[in-house]
Amino acid sequence: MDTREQILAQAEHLARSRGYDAFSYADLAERVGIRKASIHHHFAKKADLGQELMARYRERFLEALADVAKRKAKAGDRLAAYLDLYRAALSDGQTLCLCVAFSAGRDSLTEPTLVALDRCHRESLAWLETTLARGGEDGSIAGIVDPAPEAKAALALAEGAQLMARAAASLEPFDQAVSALRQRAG
Amino acid sequence: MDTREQILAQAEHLARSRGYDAFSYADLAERVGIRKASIHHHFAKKADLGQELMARYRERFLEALADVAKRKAKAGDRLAAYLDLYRAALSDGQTLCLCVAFSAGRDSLTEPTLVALDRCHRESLAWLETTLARGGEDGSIAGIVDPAPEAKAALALAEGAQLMARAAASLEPFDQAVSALRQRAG
DNA sequence: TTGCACCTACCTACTGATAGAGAGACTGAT
DNA sequence: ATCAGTCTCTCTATCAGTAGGTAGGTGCAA
Repeated sequence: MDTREQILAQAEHLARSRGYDAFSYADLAERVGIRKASIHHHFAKKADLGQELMARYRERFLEALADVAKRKAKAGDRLAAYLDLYRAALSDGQTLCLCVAFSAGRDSLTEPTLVALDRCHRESLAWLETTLARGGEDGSIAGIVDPAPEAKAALALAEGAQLMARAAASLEPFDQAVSALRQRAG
Repeated sequence: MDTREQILAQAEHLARSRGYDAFSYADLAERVGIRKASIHHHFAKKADLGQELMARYRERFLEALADVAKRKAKAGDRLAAYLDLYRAALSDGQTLCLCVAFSAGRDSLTEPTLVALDRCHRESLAWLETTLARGGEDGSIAGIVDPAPEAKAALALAEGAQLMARAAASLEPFDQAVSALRQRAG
């Protein structure tokens, strides 16, 4: 992994565990094992780093969703896998997904970063809506009436469950919060 | 309102709009109209301020829940009022509830603050669980099977919906995300 | 020999925090 | 009534540390 990738990886970890405002180029430099000024060589401003962080997170997330759709045929299984993505992002209650971390600190972000965050949310919602609609049709997800608001509810549930788990520094609150939705997926 | 109250009020607004890490004693001093050192007279360390912020937020929140129970007899109406509390805390997408803001930045908080945050979560869950159980019994809330995990789901939904609304700086995502739960309350 | 990656050294602005003093209001003793 | 003592609140001035960011140079590979 080259330096740039190392910087991004460490920055993502710091942003997801501490928040965007609570990590510095000094923290980052120490973890990567280079000097502060060298971080600036790759990302002139912290805003540039934040923007790229969000952009590549979004890409990876979309790939993960596409992968779920490829691996799982039934909509119910896809929904369960979606929840597992958010569960895995928690790292046992130590990190949030970047969308959650960035949403909370949105005042510190620049416009392009906010746009990428918004796109990520919209795309996640679109995937969910399709999945829920299909699950309602084929019966693999129980109780789907109107997929659009239910997709929003499912995303809010996943993000909120992450937040509760992060507050408690434990996976348990997440599992309990999403259990009812999981059961609807069989 | 005396100075101490003004400090707390402004600090709460800053913490809920920007996050705990993203406001300084200088910001606070400017808004209250006194000097930085005067803030330190009332709250020696920022951690003391954070702790009191959480403690009084928790008290006010519990009072609001008690008030809902007093004003509304039906469990379904109580659940609707609960969601309205989270909706109002959003201030049109400009602020989060303090629990959400502090959960996201928990690494910067001291132990007493985290304890108060945890208590707030537990008490909110207990209230919800009682309400959902009653709503299941009297039929004023539809589809209640097991109140405990459903209370956790409802809290996660409310907090996650706030986060989505904050990310979009708009109330709309909140209303859409909680609409299904609202409908279950009649 | 140009360009990339990284360095040392440094800058300004700001962070939370402290020391010490002055103003005003309350206290009890005279 | 008045005075000294004390308490509270706020101030100025300052601290060491850190924030993000910049200037300019070194070494190396194409």
